Amino acid sequence: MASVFPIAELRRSSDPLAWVDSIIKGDCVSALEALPDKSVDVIFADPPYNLQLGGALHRPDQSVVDACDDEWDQFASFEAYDAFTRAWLLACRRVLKPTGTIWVIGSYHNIFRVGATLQDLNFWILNDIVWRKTNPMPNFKGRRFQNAHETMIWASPDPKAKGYTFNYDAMKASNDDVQMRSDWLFPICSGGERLKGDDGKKVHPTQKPEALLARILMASSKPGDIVLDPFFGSGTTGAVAKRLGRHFVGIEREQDYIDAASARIAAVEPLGKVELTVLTGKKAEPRVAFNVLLEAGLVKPGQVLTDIKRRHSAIIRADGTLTANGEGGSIHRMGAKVQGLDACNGWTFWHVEEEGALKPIDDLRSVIRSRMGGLE
Amino acid sequence: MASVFPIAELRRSSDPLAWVDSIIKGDCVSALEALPDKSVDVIFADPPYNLQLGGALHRPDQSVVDACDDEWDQFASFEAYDAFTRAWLLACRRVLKPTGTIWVIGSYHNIFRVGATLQDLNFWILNDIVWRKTNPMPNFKGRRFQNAHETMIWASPDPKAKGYTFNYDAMKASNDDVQMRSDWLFPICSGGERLKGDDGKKVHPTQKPEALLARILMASSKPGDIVLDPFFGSGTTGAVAKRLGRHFVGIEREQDYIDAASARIAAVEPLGKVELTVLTGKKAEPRVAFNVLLEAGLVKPGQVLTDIKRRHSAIIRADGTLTANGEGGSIHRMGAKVQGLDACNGWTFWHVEEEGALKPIDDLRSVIRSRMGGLE
DNA sequence: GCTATGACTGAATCCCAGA
DNA sequence: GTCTGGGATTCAGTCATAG
Repeated sequence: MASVFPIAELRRSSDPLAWVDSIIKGDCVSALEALPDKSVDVIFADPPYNLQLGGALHRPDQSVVDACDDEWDQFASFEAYDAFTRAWLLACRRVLKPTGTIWVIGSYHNIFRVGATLQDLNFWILNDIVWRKTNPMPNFKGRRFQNAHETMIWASPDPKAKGYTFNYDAMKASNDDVQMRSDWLFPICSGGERLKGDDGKKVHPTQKPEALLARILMASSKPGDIVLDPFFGSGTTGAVAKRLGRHFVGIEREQDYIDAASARIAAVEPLGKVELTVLTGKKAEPRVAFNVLLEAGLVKPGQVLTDIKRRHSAIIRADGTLTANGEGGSIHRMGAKVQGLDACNGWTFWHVEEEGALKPIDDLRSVIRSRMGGLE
Repeated sequence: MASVFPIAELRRSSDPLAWVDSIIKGDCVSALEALPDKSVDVIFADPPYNLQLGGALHRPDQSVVDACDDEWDQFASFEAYDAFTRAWLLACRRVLKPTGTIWVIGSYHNIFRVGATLQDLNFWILNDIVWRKTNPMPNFKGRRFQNAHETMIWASPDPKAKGYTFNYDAMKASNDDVQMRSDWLFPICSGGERLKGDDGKKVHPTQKPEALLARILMASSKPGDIVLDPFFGSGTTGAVAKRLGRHFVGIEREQDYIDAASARIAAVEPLGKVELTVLTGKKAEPRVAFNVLLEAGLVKPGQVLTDIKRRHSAIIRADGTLTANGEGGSIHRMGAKVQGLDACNGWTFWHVEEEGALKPIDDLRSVIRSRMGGLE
């Protein structure tokens, strides 16, 4: 079972990390205020949508649609909703690390207000992501397009924030080697995944699919990160975080939801270390400078480098720089210079000849890296 | 040629309908104020996005992206942008018939502010529609998801407005007899459709595809309706309206855009009654990436994949990549790697064991495709 | 005439470690 | 905090030219 703390009890706790992997019971903003500054890596928030339903909705067969008409989804006005949004986003900003990011999901009823408030609070939007539903509810009256998607906003806490996690290479590799787009296709949460009470009724009206959270956490967090969900509900965020080797903390007011989420998370088995390893690209590889190749004897002073078409050439100097046309500089500077460009990746531009074939000097780096055997 | 009126000349005109099928030259709000109350049926607005771009962006080949850095897209602050948005939306509301509707297109840079302002002004949002681009620009630095869509908001001028046009049956009939969804797939405007100047350069930085406007007008207007575009630009709205037998009125400040739009519209031949059927978007082969199998639970992290002869094996990781012999990569890269080849089709190479028999993971894709019901 | 290759392009808020 | 410089990074499509 995940630990559950009323806010007051959490405040009294002597353990400064008591809240990790637990559910805090209470009001969202008050609970956030009990957490330390800059302590969480990722926030996923599924706030009330402020659905403005004008009475019951009937299907063509006159059955009534089980709409989300819970008390917590009712706001007196846009102003009240904006004030609420501002308050919880401000509280989230404080607990978010400078390198962290926040996700908020919503529909057209509320997402525009959330997005504008994020911008007003100086969050920096990285993407808006569209969750396309494979099986959305039809529009029964035939007066609108079928509302077949929801929108998520992914943002960093500051326009200048740079170090946020985005597992670009893993996303691309798992997507048939093309970069992941901003439109995602998933089924809604139904069937065995949907939590049901003893009465067979759904426990929570807006339970999100685990696949959606899995993509979010795989994209924007690392194993061991702390993931906060200020509107925990049925605990999808916690269940997925635990399975993926992330820590979680949830905030929820309703005891029924807390009970369901707590039991759900307890049943989750975390994946192992091998399965959780995230694919990284060149950026994560240890740096190998050009002079290391020289010192290892993989290239030699006086040797000629050319581009793949043999249109440009340069000579290696003993100090690890190149020279061409009477000028000298690093492999990158000289690659740029001979092409008349501002910048150039010398590792992929310059080639050496081996057995009649040209191969990029970048290949020589991997020789060095394998010799290092993971050491630096 | 479409008639072109400076605002002052329009005001002096004795013909109360002089503005129909014409372009009004001048500031958006001033021009709107020269039009009669409740006189247009549909508004399509493509306002400045307020992109807030930093320095130049280079492609990996070092070429520079031709950014939209025009003066008309620059705003001093969100407050300035909001004031601008409020002003033109208020002016639009006055000229819109009570049975009319408005469409506004934008990206995450501005659409949240537009949507919130629409709600503040008591417009009633009917749908938000996602334009999924078949061929969006990539994210060159690998720091975000590829920004592959734009968002449109469709709204009526009042929560109680009831008589708006929505050609539900035509939309459904043109969509394989299922309801038209809120996510639409179209290519960006390029090739022969893109207006070019004598210098071969694009006339307008943000010309929208005619197919998008055709879908909008076929869905939400009737032949003979008047369609207003307060940010006329290259005149896509006018060209499509004329072709579809609707009247148009455009507002534009820049003479270059007016000249191009005017000539463009003059060349349009209206369709006959019979041809006025709804145009459908692009239907593509559903592309199912490996992560979709994972997210759907058809394969699991930790599961072992082998080739058909069980000579090679690899383990599935949670990020949708494979690992073997301490290395990782996509199903294709790892298929190639274990065989010592340059390339490999991972879909046919890797197999899962089911009831003692091996079956290629490609077979699992058909399960997904049937679940997706033709969605891509 | 047909195919292959390469150049070019699109509403883009696009790096980061170390000095 | 700023500045320097190593070096990492792209998809779908059109069009012109070469073979």
